[in-house]
Amino acid sequence: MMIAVAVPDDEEAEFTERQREVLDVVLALMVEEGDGFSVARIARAASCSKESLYKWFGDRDGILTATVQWQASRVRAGEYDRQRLDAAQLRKSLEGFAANWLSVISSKTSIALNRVAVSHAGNGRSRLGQIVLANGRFAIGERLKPILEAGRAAGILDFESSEEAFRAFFGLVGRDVQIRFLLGDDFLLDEETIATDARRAIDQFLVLFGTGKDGKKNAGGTGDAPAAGEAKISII
Amino acid sequence: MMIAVAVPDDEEAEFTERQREVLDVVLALMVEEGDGFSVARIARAASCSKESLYKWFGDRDGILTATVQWQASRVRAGEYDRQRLDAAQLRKSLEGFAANWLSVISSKTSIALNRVAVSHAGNGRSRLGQIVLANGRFAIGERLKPILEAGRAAGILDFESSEEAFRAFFGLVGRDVQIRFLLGDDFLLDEETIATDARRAIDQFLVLFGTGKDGKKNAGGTGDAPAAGEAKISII
DNA sequence: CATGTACCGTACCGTACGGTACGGCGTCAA
DNA sequence: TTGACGCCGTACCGTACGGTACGGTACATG
Repeated sequence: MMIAVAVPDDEEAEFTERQREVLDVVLALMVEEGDGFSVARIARAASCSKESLYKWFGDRDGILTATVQWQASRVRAGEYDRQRLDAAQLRKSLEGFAANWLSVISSKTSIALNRVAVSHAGNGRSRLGQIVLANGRFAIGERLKPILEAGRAAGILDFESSEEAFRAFFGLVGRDVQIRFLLGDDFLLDEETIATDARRAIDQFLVLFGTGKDGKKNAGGTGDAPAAGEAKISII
Repeated sequence: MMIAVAVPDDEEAEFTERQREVLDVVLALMVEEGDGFSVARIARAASCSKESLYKWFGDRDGILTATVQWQASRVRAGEYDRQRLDAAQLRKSLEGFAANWLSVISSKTSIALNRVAVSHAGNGRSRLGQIVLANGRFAIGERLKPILEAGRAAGILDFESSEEAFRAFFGLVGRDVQIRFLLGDDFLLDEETIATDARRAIDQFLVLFGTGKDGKKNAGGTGDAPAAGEAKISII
């Protein structure tokens, strides 16, 4: 299957207002009950008829797929603004990116969507796995790489392949967080823990990929909390 | 739920020979078809009666739980032999550990079990998530930490918390591999890629946590392939 | 041989679910 | 006013599945 490059998965089915309302209800159901609800349950919760659901989305998998696409398309705003690069700014961007991503993957919404997508990836039904992959893992890769490359161009970072640098970033930031949440280990990961985890991850990342030519290398204690106004990366 | 410490999940239900045969068939079904097979399908595939299945395992969830436990108990052998510590030996152990774990999480069996466990963790049914967590993530943690601590005691490694050091190891080795496989991205990860990935991960790990007092720090090109005879870590 | 045990194969039951059909209601345009 | 349209609510249908029951067989034990 091997997802190639594409991020947006350009099939952008537009939904009507009513349909979006319904999809939000489905999303809430997925968060609360996983994948185990019936179409009748959706209709009841959303106060709509099963007939409408089938007319709009085809079948049950179509409902779930539309829900995931709707959620994925939701936060496609917030482009990263390419500011003038100095090491402190880069560090701040990376920390904001890391903290944001950590808060996303620990959110109930992301966990629920990933769970459904993973279970659907098992048996062949539906493309949910690919959709989540494209809008999660690969989307944030495509968003982070330009930042990394800008850092390299400015002489602050050093790496051969931005893909490999990104994967190291992914590992250092995410560690065991996502798999633990997916498997139901609901350990505490509050705002503060996320901030310190993000800082530690970026410290480590800069040790591995920083040139040390600009900015306090491996200092780590001074900066304030990761920028709150950073671009939302991905909701999945 | 926050799994505390325990690894073996000591409820070790012993299974008869016939039951183990059946559980292997269930495992094969899970690998091939995910979670979407009926109990009748198991009975047909295993040439046993549904009545026996229900007598042995209670209900369908009991069958799946027994399957996961059986697989988990399978490779609990292979203890790490505490050899005399020098840096080259430690590096070799870590590389072997990493390569072994990568080959496990990219195996069809592990992917299938984790998928089922993740989907069951969504709705509350069954303890599959916790079982997989205990025998996967936490089991390898408990196996690796003594090695890391031995390395620290020998002055080769430096870290405050072995838990944190292990989580960094986990991230550097696993990166995006597990989530990509779980979501159905069947990219190539052959023996050779695993070996080089393991070496790169350990190089990075040693940059972050090595003291550099012993052994070629950050050299990376010389060692041969990771020891093949290393202990099997975990099958999940 | 008689009895018990463990199991297989199959038939059976109740239910829950995916998907369809239909009647009714509000809205809007001619 | 009339008709078309979109939608809700509900009733309906077929099926597939979880779980149980039962008859039949092999085997072991006395």
